Amino acid sequence: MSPRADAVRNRAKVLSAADEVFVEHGTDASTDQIAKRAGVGIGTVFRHFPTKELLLEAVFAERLRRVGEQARTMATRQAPDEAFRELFGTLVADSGAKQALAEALTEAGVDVRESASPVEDELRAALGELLARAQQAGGIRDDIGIDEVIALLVGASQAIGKTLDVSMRARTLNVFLDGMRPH
Amino acid sequence: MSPRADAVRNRAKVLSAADEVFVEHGTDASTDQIAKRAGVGIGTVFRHFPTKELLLEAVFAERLRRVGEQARTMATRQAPDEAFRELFGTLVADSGAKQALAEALTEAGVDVRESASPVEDELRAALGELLARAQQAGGIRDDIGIDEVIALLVGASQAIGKTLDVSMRARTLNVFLDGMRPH
DNA sequence: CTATTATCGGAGCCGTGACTCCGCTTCAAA
DNA sequence: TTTGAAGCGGAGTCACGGCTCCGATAATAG
Repeated sequence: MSPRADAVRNRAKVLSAADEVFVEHGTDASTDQIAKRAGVGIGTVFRHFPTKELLLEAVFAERLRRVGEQARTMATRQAPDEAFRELFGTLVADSGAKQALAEALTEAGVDVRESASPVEDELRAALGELLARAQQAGGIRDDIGIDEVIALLVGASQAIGKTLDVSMRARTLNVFLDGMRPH
Repeated sequence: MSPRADAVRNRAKVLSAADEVFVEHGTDASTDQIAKRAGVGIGTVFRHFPTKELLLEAVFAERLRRVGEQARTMATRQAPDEAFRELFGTLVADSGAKQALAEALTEAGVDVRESASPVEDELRAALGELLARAQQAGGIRDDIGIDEVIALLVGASQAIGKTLDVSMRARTLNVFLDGMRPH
């Protein structure tokens, strides 16, 4: 017996509402707000995600999934070096202002421990492949690995997140991109 | 009529206790904890810092003051380029694990608005001078300014903050230092 | 169409944490 | 030393947020 249709719909509504609210008000936003935004009762939120932490995890997982997907897509469409740099820039630009992805990525970076979730594994795999190819093509220095790249993504998002001036963003981003070049 | 001696002493105890507790448990730590750590009653904490936010600001200001001081000291003792790079590395290393300075610096960076506090002005001045000299000596690229440097400090602290492996830290830091080189 | 049962909504419980209040203590001016 | 008042401590107040509970609702099997 498959789950009821409305349950599936509500779960999705809650998930995307949570993402939005967390972006706008930080992860301290109340569950009430999320329920309101999703147009459901609090009870519903807690049935699908029994704990606020589980809800957070779900939101993060979804964000990471999208990044992994984006990495895969870009890899197929551009030269390795290009792809890597553009992905880096895009991620930072997108999540910079929002500062939302940074938190999710931090989790992924920290989870070098035992049990990384499947989504994290997939993300690391996709990013790792992109990185390896860029390195083979000579576009990225050899002494950094995925862990360093994730750390740098977090750092760049944080560095650029609060700045409004576009040209300043570009200059700061360039420091990262140049720093990752060989030699 | 100067303030009572015990009042001055307690204020200092609270301030340093708050710094410690915020480092250990994040800025969400309860005021109770801080009072306990300082060995005073809650009432005392609130007399000296009527609001939690004011206490936070005071802690941040103190941190920034120390960084400014450090910048001044290093400037007098080393070649411009050396001084700048070493300061950058030191700040990141110190506050990296703690992730504490990053928050304070974020404030300083964000406060490009109207009223920056005197401490922030002083910090920006000290850092700015160091940067300008390093640039004149040809050690740092010319297209970045103090704002970029502060953003990069925040980013680097964040990037390195959670990593335990020392050599990984070094590799990540190198990306920042190389990225700031001319050309 | 109806019975069954998963799902929904949201009032309310409970713990936590910022902040207040006031009787007691301690400093320092005279 | 005395004494006025500045400072102290911490029990208590209030608001807020996570989470529970259960009567109402509505989706599906038959």
